[in-house]
Amino acid sequence: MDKYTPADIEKKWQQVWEEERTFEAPDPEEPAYADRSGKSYVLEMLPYPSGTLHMGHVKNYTMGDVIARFRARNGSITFHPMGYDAFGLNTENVAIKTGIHPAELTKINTGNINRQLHRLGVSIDWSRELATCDPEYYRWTQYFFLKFFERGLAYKKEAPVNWCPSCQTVLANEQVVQGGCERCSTPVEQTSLAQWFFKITDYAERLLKDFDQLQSWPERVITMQRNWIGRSEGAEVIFPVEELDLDIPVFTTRPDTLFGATFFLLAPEHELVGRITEGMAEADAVTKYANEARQKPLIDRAVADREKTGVFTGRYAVNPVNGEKIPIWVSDYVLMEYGTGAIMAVPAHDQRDFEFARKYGIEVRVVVSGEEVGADSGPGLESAFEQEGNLVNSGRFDGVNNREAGDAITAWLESEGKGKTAISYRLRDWLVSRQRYWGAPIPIIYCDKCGIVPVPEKDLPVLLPDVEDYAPKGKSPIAANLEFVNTSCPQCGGPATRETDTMDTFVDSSWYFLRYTDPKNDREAFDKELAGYWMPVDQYIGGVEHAILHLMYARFFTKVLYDLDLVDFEEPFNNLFTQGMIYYQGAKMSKSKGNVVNPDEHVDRYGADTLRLYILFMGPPELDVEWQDQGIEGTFRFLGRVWRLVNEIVEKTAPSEYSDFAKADVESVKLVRKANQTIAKVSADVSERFRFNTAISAVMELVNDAYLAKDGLFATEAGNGVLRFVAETVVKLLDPFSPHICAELWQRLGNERLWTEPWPRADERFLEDETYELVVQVNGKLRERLRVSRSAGKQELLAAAHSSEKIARHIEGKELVKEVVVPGRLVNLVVR
RNA sequence: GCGGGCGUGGCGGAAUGGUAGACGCGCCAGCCUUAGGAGCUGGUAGGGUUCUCCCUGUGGAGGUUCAAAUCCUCUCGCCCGCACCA
Repeated sequence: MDKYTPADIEKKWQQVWEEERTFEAPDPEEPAYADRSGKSYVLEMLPYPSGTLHMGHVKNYTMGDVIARFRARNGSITFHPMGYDAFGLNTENVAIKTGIHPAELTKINTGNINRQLHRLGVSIDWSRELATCDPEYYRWTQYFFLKFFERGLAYKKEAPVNWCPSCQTVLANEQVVQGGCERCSTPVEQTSLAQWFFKITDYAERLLKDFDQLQSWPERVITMQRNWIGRSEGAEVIFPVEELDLDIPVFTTRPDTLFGATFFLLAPEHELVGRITEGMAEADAVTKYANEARQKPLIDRAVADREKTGVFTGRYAVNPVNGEKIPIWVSDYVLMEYGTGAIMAVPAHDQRDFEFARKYGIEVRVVVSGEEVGADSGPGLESAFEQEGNLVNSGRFDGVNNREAGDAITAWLESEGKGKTAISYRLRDWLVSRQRYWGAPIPIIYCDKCGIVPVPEKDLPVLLPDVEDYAPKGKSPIAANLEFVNTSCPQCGGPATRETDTMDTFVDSSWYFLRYTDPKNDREAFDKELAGYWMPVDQYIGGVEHAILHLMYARFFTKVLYDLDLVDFEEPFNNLFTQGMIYYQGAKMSKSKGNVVNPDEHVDRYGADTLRLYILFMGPPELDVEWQDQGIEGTFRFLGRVWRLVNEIVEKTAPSEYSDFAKADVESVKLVRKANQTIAKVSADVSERFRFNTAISAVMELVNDAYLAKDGLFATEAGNGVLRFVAETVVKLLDPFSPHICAELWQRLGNERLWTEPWPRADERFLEDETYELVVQVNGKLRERLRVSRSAGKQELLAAAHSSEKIARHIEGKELVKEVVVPGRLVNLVVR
């Protein structure tokens, strides 16, 4: 018997797959295309090509591959494409450091990843490979930008934005993590700039509502998105400013507490701050405070337990419910980006307002009473009372439960024209412009006469020009390329300049899954029918770190395309699986910590089949797990065991027609039963639960049993047939996990192409033994195990239990209170 | 602070109301041997033991149930997300 040499075997079969184009999905002309009911779109999040793949990628793509191969073997027309999220800052930063052009770097890196994925034997349809930095791709990214612009969903506005001083670019809200840049953790600064936004807030309601359409998404991802969108119901209430012809609306979720408003707050950035303080003695102090607040880094400002500060404007607002004058202050705990940038402050019932009022000696007036909190307890209150109760100090609403009072007060305000019900979202519009080089240029032209003019569709793509120096400088490096910048206006023909910002790379990855369905199309982004055939994605797999960013943007994009009648579905990903991370030596793998486990080294040493198998055997795929160097050895040993077992069977038995296992000897039937049970277990674990680790352990059990039984079975004709059957079963079941060794062993067993073989089905007759081990308990404690017939009824089981000597010992001299019988499992005798 | 998740042998984990610790790693023992970084077989939660059983055991404390790792309440620890969102 030859030794198991993964390197040779894996190369051999990868070549076969490539030559035979085994994994290419059918085109419409092909007969296989017709059966749409069986299509399955399996997709893993596309890699960002920075260097080479790491273990997390290996896990991701192996999982996807197992699902894709499993579904293909189960009759699905499987669609399993791959591409590269190839624009982006990482590449650009490396380019700046090394002097190699980003395009060149991208080519090297995507080449590496392509090679690695081939080496891992992932069943990808390579004919659909794409890179988002390819002009034939980003041309359509730009096209969508124009479509968004036409609909008013892409707009430019001067706004406070997050600026990363290290990356020298603005960031979307979603890319600010704990006050720092998502990429480099540098504290983000607040600045005001004219930037391009996508109006994702218009879709807030649909993004929430359409969670219903999803088949299977992790609950926590939905929760994270729901929290991010942050829908709040409440009221918008108009507060007139005394002595000025000025109304300022506020948003509140607590209209029930309106009578308790004792002051009024504006965000420092609020546009009316200037007008309100104009000519007032307090003007200078307010301006100074507002300027300081504006310049504070986000990370300093967004800390909840910071002491509240503020400054009085000298003006008063009029509370519309009782005509009371309340002082207007400016404070930086009021955020311009949320609600209206102004709030009514109710210190008795809001902890933040409470702290502010106590610090500045403002009245605290109770309007919701509860235990120990009465109408007059405001001055003595130690913290805000935020629970339920009945209204007090609230005019004609006194005595009403505060939950009902909110609606009543809002209705009353509405009838008076002083307010209305309102819904507010935490979600902000998506800032998509970036002042960096390596991205898709925003297809916009500025003309002195015509203003903002979109580039005509026929002029797409707007090619990213070459520049000498793409180091960040606060504006896009392509602004230095005058040949690019200077152009003529498509409308009037006069001199004009191009937009020089590029698009956030999350725009690129918001529609790539559609391009796969029609990757070569040069007339449109994709054919609607082709997209409708393959989409939505049946199983999407990726890291949970994209729970909000990519997954929300892609959902938004799909909804806009639906409204543009470019697709006929509203959700791109029916089922989502988020995988856990792989740790090593107790920490996340990272280059800086020097604890990176390199996939290539392990493929060199053990082969792709072993690496794939181990990575799935480590634990449930959704959990974080720790890489163990010795663990992979065990998996390699197991494949070696499979190799020797199957080869020995090939050598010692002939392919036989023997199939009447029911008539075989006892040992043979036992193994046949085990094999069928394994088929059932693996099928269920892979298809229903994605529990690859338990599926693999089931095959290990079968192999262990086969080792124990084989020497006996080689001696009989029935045994020979059984061993052949077991060998074929093991190879078939292991195929999605370790496809190369299985393809090879399948061939050695005298067959041809394993991947066209249907997935095995368990034979019902062999799933259950005729006898089983009955557990007998006394008072819930295990006391005896008895071999009983599967057909035994409750009475027989009880009789068997009672006839046991051990049981007799335990119930002797005691009163039998209850007998619980669960056929197929146990008997529990309760005694006193 | 709010929301979510997780706590099981020396380790990764299995068991989702019914035999706790499948499978694998590690360790121990035996066999085999053209002596290997091999292979095969057995053992391996803790304690006691007449070697067959007994007791204890799934972070901790209570509860529901004939029966709880699993369901409920409280509590401790760790991890993740959000964090002045009115």
